Amino acid sequence: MNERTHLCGNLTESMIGQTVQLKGWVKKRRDLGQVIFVDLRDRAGIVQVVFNVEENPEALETAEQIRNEYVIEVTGTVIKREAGTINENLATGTIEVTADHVSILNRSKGLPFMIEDDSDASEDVRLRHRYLDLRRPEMQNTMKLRHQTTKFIRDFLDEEAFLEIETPMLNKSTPEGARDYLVPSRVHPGSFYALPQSPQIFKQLLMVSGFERYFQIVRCFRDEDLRADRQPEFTQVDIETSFLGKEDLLAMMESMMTKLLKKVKGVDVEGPFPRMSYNEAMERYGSDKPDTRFEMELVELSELVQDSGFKVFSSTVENGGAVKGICVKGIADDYSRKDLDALSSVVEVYGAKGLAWLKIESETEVKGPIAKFFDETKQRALIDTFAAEAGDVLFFVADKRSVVNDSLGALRIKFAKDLNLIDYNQFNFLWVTEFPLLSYDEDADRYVAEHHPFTRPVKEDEERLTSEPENVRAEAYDLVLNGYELGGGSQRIYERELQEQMFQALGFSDEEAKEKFGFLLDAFEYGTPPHGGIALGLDRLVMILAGRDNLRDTIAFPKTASASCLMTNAPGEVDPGQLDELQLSVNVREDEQTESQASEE
RNA sequence: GGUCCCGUAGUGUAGCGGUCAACAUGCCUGCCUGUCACGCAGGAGAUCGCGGGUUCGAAUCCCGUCGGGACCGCCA
Repeated sequence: MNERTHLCGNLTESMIGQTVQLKGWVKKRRDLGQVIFVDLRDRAGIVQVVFNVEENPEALETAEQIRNEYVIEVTGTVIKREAGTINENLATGTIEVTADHVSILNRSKGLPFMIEDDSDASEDVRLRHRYLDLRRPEMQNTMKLRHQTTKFIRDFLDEEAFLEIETPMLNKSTPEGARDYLVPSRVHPGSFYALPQSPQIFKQLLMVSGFERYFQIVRCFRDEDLRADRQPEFTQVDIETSFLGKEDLLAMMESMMTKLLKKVKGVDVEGPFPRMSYNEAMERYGSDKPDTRFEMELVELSELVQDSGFKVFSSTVENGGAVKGICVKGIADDYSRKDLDALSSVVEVYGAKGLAWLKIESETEVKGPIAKFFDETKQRALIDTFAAEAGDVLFFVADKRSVVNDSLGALRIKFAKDLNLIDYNQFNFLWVTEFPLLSYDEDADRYVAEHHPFTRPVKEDEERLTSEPENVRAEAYDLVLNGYELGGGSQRIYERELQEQMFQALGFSDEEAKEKFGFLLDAFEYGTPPHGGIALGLDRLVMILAGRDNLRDTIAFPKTASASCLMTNAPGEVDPGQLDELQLSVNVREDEQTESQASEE
């Protein structure tokens, strides 16, 4: 018998008495001399294999050579464990397999870290040996969750009559948006392809082609600096539809997410998802992707404090800035004056000049360094405005409105984490709408698209496209989940004239627009249907579903914060012959040269 | 581009100016018939990321550099 008959993790009491053959990795060997226990692991789980001198001395002899992560093949009998030897921590803990025969299929060197869920190896060690890291059940489960998620999405969209259509990875670089990853062309020396930041234009052209419902689970590339939730290459669930209004599209996405949550997490999420305008999100939560799993909203105080005796506040309001605050419940006794002052570093990151605070003493009285600037009426007004109670602490930032919102939004999240206010079993979806279409870019000295240049302006704002571009709202929507931007989409421009106006608003000359997007403008002249879509970040979705706070854990082979791969050492220098073939020469700036590069010359 | 944190046996940490760099775990050897974080005894294993400086003396202090991480800018 040479075929594997069962998976370790699938063995149950109903198989007691059966002869089975297992193949897998040795998680752990416990050698007691005349009896050896081996925890055998395969993709389904772990079962204990027993080698006993009385049962089979030959197998015991082989088992003595076994070490961690050896790959072995065991033939044996499933038996019930005796009372007192049951392991409740193991799914198969009521049974075990007595080995009749064992062979070592392959050996393993000593490992850089233990293959177990509570591995204490640092992340760079794990990434260096990612193939081992991925052996850990935790990682296997995450990959499984990722598979289940993509499978569910494919099935759902298939049922809704979507077609998955692939689009090119080798594209033309277009202006706007993130920096492109470039690929040099050998056939066209000096010319470059760009890897897609998203299949945006292609999916719109597929609408022109009449597919009506397209999706793709597709890799996208952006050459920008990374974050815990940002990788240089990431996967989007890219969706585009024709003739489907915004409301129908959002409802369809809600249905997809609700059913997904039920399917992979067994969680019931109520629909329809709440909606919030971009402005409201910024004002109430200080973020365009608010985490609504906890309260602690920002409170507008500009009016209340403008005639207070506190110059910092009143002059900020006079100069067109804003004063807002948050109320943190019940921390007055746990935070010393020093602790509270130290929190200013949290807001300073966002450009705030300081963080003021007041402790609530009673229903009518506040205490703190700036309390003296507020008379009794003002103190009471402050307490009322926040609905504060004794023991709470109020925090204030006075600055430019965007700085106030950003910094208090960050402080809000810090407190939620520090004070454990977040219910991690909750999945709070939220649509953020009415984004500005354009924003002014000081560096470029022109308007840039907030979403992308193909986003439709809100109908009633269209006329303002030339007169007051910054006040045009976009027909765009972001799907937010637990404080992460899961994805975003919009209704698109499908008329040549409007698209041309948009390019003008972005400061493109007619020639530029034709040169860069002529094919799209041309396509719009051949009966382009009204269309719109959305793109969801699959990695982030899986990250949230898996309860992680870092995208790397949801990607089999991720990159580090500096966009390199610690396992393959990508990116790397290439053979001079390759460069020569591409007719390229490298010209690394002196100050950018690493020591190794310098010493090789 | 900027700010901050980290870098010491395979792994995770301690040591923060003065013998032979410590502890846990893993590894190796031996013993052990019911372990499951097995136990017991013994052993091997570290140019303290790299370079320079300060000092009688540096893992420790300073500067630089490389690598990892978090955040701001950037990026939807």
